[in-house]
Amino acid sequence: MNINLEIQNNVDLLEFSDEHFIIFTRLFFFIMMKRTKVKELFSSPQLGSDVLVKGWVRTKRGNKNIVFIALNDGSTINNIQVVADTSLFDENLIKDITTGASLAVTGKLVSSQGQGQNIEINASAIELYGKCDAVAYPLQKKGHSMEFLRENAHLRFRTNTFGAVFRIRHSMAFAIHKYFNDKGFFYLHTPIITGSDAEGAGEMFHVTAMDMMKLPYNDDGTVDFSNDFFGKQTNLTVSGQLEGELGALALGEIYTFGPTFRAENSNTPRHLAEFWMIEPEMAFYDITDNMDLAEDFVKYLIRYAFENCREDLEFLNKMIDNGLLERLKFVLENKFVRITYTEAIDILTGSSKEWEYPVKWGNDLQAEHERYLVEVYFRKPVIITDYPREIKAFYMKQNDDGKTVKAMDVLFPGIGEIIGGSQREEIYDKLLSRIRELKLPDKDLWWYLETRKFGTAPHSGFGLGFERFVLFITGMSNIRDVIPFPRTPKNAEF
RNA sequence: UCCUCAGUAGCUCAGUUGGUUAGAGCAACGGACUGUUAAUCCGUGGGUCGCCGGUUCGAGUCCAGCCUGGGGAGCCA
Repeated sequence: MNINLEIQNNVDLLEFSDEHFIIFTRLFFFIMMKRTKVKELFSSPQLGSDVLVKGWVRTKRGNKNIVFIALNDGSTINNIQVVADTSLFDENLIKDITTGASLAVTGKLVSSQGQGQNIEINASAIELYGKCDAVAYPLQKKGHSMEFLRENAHLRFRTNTFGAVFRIRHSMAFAIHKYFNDKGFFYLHTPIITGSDAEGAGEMFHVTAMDMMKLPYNDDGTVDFSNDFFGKQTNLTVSGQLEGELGALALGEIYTFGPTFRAENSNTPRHLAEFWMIEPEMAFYDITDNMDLAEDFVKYLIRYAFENCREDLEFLNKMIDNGLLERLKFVLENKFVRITYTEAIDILTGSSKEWEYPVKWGNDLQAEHERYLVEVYFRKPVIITDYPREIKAFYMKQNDDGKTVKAMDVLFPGIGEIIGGSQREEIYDKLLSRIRELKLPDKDLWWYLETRKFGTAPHSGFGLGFERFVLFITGMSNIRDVIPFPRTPKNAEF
């Protein structure tokens, strides 16, 4: 208030013209005002007050006398409409306000005269931060294909769809930490560079500091890693599970949430070479506790999205996938079906459907089988347990029947396997014999085996592919569109 | 990696049994319009037909190879 009076006095003293006063006032606003985020404008609008907003132009419409600018600052999917009386602004400034340009706008927040929005800003000052050449700028004020936007991944954040997707992605990451923290789990950082190649979860990327043009070789023709950075062959992790188990068998309940790398030549809308995975691991949990946790966890995340990402979800439901909200609600409200692998085989052999891959006890379930169970037979998420030991990993707890293991796969409509987990084999002799049976290098797994030697305990865990979950929660159909910069075979752009 | 479809203007696509100067909508640009909602109306410019060979008098169109992308499958999260 004092400042205002002083300024008024100065103006009187210097006999500023009206024009000077207007310029001065504009400068004053830019210097003194605090920026308001668009999200806040909509959530608690102070009608009649002067506000300062900053953002990027989505569209500009209008005529000689008045222009309407839809401004978005990323805080929400909603744009704030800026109304500018052209007589108040330089003609070149108005001309430079094009789709993609970055602006700071001050003006009065008022209720809108037009249809389509409740509030708008009557601009009194506009500062252009960054022009955007309309000819060169790839994004237009029209729909673009996902393929085109993927090639422009550096700019696609500026679209409604990708804004919504990445806001939701953030919320889900945050909710995951919140869920586990509230339950007393500890976030454990398992290594990204690993010296163990026994994880058996797929092809690995090698990590080396050696000069690839001058590799040292052993007499037998293999590469000599003894002088490499770690003194041995190292890779990027394909899973944090084994290390996670070590943490769980002391801290009780832990989870990992980190990047995971698979050098598989997988070219599908569900695979990435670099993705993020959540792997909880719990001491004293049996397979049933494990299933209960997985179901509760997923439902918590859906509920969190409904409560915190409503507008983005509604946008995606309208523009990307009309069945999204209904499907999320359906998964939230229905108990997941729990059947054993053997029961699943009985259902599949009992159906009259013709299978491309034969259904036979002992064979792994194919995509067509899983889809039938989830999308046709039960029409809800299905958890399948007790798979034949031959088709599952060495660390899974062996059942007394000698044929099956306490594995669990959670199958979702449209996505397929979203969670894979198991109760872990905690009996030293059984684990070791299985490792030897599969001819895995038990020498490299000495640390894993020691947890079974010293105070072993029943425990369980599972892995959730973060991007697969984001796929499910956003209704997007290609996994490359739910991670900012996808890494896939033949693509590491940006 | 396998099967399959596609690649033509900035974007989305059309382009006939191989034929003369390759089209449309949108976008952009110029103009009109006193409150627009992917504004509207009139006009203008814009092309290495993915790349490299081959067949042919003649190839966007046919053939071979390669590259890139979509969908499906496998592997998996």
